[in-house]
Amino acid sequence: MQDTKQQDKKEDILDVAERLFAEHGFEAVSVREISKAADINIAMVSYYFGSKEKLYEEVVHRKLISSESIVKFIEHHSTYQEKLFAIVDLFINKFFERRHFQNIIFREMAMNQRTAMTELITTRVHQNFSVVYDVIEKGIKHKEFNKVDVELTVMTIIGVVKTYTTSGTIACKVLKIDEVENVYTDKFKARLKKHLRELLTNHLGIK
Amino acid sequence: MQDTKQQDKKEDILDVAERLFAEHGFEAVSVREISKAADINIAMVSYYFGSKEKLYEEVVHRKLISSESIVKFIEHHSTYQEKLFAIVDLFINKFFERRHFQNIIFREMAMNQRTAMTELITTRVHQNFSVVYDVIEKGIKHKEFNKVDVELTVMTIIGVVKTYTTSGTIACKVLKIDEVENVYTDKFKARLKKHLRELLTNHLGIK
DNA sequence: TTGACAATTAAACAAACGTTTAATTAAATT
DNA sequence: AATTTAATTAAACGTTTGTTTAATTGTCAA
Repeated sequence: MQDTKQQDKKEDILDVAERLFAEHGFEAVSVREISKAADINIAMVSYYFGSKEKLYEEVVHRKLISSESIVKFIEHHSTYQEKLFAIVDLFINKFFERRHFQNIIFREMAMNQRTAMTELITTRVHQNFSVVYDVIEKGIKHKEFNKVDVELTVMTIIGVVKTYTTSGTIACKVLKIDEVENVYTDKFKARLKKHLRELLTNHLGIK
Repeated sequence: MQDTKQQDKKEDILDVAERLFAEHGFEAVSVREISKAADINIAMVSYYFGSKEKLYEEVVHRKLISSESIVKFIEHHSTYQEKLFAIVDLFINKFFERRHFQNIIFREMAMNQRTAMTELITTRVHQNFSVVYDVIEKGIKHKEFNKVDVELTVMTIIGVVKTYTTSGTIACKVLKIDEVENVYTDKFKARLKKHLRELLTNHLGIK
């Protein structure tokens, strides 16, 4: 019982820290802010995680692990078109659901510094890229898709979803939505999925 | 003479600050770092700009102003397809040339806070969006383009270019390039342009 | 050459930072 | 119930932060 309670408290801190780091960046958020938002004493951050840096690492690691289910997710589908659409849907769902986290990931990748963490992140993101890459490439080989620039097509898919989810305020203005949080409702999720399906259908020449 | 020399020095500081802010974020960069990189005394930042905050504002403002040439740039072209392709080329050129700056802009938009500056930035970016939006919408009305989700198509264009230019390290891995700076050579600029032209040609049903 | 003003400097400033300490409370174990 | 261990706290730690000060150097007109 006490074990789960402590676990919950750690998770609370991680959730709060993730949101704050995503919204303002690592350096912009102070340990005092985190402890205040999580309603804990400031010393508890060091007590639980060792340091602010290690807290950040744990924020990144805990959700980076679970990104390997993509391959399993698509192996049930027979055609490459189905596989591709399944991945697109999965990506959109994940990005909508974990947009705070994705914000951290892409901000980290936008930095021009080679740390152990950026190395890990780029490797992991590249793995996700590769899954999509393989599907499109094989689809082309099996004459299911037209010949395209595969690398940039993958980047297009990620780019749209990423831009949509991480730039909420601009998405708001463009889509004429009044409230920022409404950008992430099912209605717009469906719209984004529809758009990407049509885009890929046209681009890859799917009948 | 002394006037231009001082102007040059101010520009130097702005250039250095822009690069550092883009690479690490506003809060992560100290005034001491900037002054060291620009080879000036630390007090000169306050002397020239008043404060770190105001320096940041000037970094943003000086390049945000010149984003209104898009409309003029495309009015010479007759067809909407030509207009659209011209914009795409312009966007790619601008993003490649000022990728540090664009990094700042999109990082600012990823934040969940309504300041005077984010307001200004989103307004300006939205204006750029609107230009592209109008071209596509009118192209559809004149039966030059197929019917598409215009807002998300615009977001797609920006999204690809943005993802490519602001995530240099991942672009590197995906495109199998060894050196990060090679991502921004003319060769890959041409490749990106070609990809976007084909993508839009297919999506908008251009013959 | 002198005087006035701008540019530049090193040093000091208070405030905020991440982290640690030592004391206290709560929980678990014996 | 007594004792050991874990959780939590307020206060203090030494650094680093952005900014200011007061002194010095450089520049140009009179």
